[in-house]
Amino acid sequence: MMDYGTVRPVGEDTLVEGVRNFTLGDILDCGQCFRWEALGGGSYRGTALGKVQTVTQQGDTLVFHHTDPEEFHRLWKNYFDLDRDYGGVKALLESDPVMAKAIAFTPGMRVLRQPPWEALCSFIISANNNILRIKGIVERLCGLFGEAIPGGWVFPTPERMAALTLEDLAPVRLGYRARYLLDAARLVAGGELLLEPLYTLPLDEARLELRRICGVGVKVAECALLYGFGRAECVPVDVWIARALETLYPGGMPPEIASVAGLGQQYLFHYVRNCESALQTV
DNA sequence: CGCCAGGCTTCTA
DNA sequence: TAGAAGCATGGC
Repeated sequence: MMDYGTVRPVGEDTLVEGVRNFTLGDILDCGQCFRWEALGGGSYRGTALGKVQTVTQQGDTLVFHHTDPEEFHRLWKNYFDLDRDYGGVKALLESDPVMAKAIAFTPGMRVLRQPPWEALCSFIISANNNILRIKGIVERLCGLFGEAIPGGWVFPTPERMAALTLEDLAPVRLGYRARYLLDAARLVAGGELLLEPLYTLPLDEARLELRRICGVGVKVAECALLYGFGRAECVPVDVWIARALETLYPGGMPPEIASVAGLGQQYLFHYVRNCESALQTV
């Protein structure tokens, strides 16, 4: 079971029809990724996986512009987690009444499968920062140090970043987070911290590995694992989720939903940030 | 101007 | 081990 149907080329584009549990705007504007912008009319342009990509949602159809079906299957299917059956995920989460409300508010939310290194860095940058400024920092980082591609720049590699100094990074305006990024880059580029095993390592070991980086605490490690390594059990607790846990889950989240609690967290995050009454009504 | 932002490290008791 | 201070930057 997957969340898309027919994939077919139309002119230079690829149409993905029969898409379910998918609202492009909610997915790209919910604080999980920082390199997409709305173009209007249901279209978004972003840089990911080595490409500058434009996507448009028209009802249950996605249009991947200037993309052939092979590339959709190779890159974007996985990025948008379209092989996951969110109907099943939501059915499990909805056994909990709080989740049922959050899901009703954004039924098309999904958690992207982003490249690990970029996700890790993005959430190191996110510490005590706001989403608008995170986006600006990431764009400057890519523009200054990422490899140029048609229409933009990719996220810089660990090797490139490991070769930088704090002075080099000054124009990025990272603040005190600059040295955190350099620490991460040097550990990863030097082979002291291996990212690949974090896809499958027992969670507690994966968390400890990431926290070897200066600048990676409990929350950032959880973000990296959820957004960068597809670890759906991981629940990043920022100030919003902390508030939600306090008022909506005084006894903690139900253990029955633990296997997809991180996905539930994404519905909840969007819900409490965008629905006025979310934290007031029970 | 003060407050806050998808927190973290470091210092102190 | 727990709690508070300090931290760069920029929008409101």
